[in-house]
Amino acid sequence: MRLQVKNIIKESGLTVTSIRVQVLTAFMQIMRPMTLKAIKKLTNDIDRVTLFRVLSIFEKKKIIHSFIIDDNKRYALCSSECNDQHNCHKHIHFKCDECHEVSCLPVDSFPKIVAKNHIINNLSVNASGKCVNCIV
Amino acid sequence: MRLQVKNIIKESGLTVTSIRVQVLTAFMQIMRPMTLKAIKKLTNDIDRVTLFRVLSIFEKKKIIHSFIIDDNKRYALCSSECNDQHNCHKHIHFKCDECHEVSCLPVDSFPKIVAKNHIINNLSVNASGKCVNCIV
DNA sequence: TATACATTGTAACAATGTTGCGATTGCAGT
DNA sequence: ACTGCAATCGCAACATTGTTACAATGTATA
Repeated sequence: MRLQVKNIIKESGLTVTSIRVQVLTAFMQIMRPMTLKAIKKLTNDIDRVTLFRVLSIFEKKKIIHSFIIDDNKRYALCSSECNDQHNCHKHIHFKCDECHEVSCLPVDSFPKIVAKNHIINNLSVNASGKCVNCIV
Repeated sequence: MRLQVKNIIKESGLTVTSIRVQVLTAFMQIMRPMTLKAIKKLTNDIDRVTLFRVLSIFEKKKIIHSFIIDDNKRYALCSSECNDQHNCHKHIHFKCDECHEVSCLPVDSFPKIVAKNHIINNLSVNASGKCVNCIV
C-alpha cells in the first residue's frame, strides 16, 4: 500500500513526504470521512497547521474532498473518477442519527434540481437517517 | 410589523424582549439568509453572545433555520409551514457564483433519495450556479 | 553528496462559538 | 404604576478552528 500511496501523491504532481504518506495512508485504511481531529489521532499527532496544509493541497489536487455536515468539517477520499480537472461526486453525505457515523453514500440516482430563474451548476446533498448497522 | 413580530415571538412561547424584536425584525426586513455578522450590523451592534443565544432559541422554536454553505453559517426565516414540531424545508440553499448572494430557493420538486441499506429521514441540498440577476 | 527548493513546526493571530456570572429587563400580581 | 422574581443580557474568559510568517528541516536531482 505504501507504494500505491506514494504513487498517488507523485502522480498528482506533489513531492512525496513522510507526512503526506502518513495522511493518505490513514485515508486508505479508514475509507470513511474523517474530521481533522481524527486524522491527527491516526497519524502520529501531526501538527494542526501542517495537517490543514496537507489536506488543503490534497483537496486542490482532488485526492480528497471535504464537506460540512452537522457543523463539522470532514475529509474523505475522492472516488477514482475524480482528477485534478473534474469533481465527479455522484454520492451524498450521510450521517446516522443513531451512531453518528458519517459516510459517503452512493445513490441509485443523483438528483437533478430545477428552479425558476436559476442555473444550477453544482449540487451537494447531505442526508441523515439510519445506517445499515442501526436499522433494527 | 412590530406587532406581528411580537406575536410571533409570543406564540413561540418566548418572552418578548427588545433584542428579540430587533433580530426578528431584521429577518422580516431582509427576507434572505444572513450571517451572524450581517445580523449584528442590522441590529444595533448587539453583543455576539446574545446574538448566538437569540438565534439558537429562534432555531429551536423553528422561527428560523440555519445552514452552512461555502463554509459560512447563515440563518434564515422558516417558511410558514414550519412549527416547533416539524421542519418542512422544501427548498434548497443556493449560492450564486457571480454575486455570491445566498438564498432559499423553492424548487419544482424536492428530490427523494434512495440508497441501499440506509433509511433516509432528512435531506439538505445546497446548490451553486447563477441567480436571476447574474444570468446574462 | 551538495545544492536549491519545498515542506514542516512553532508562534502569533483572527474568527467563531461556548460558559459563568453579575447586572438589567420583562412581566405577573398586587 | 409598583414590586419581586425569573428570564435575559453583556462582559470576560475560554475553546476550537483556521490562517500567516518565518526559521528549521527534509526532498529531489545534478
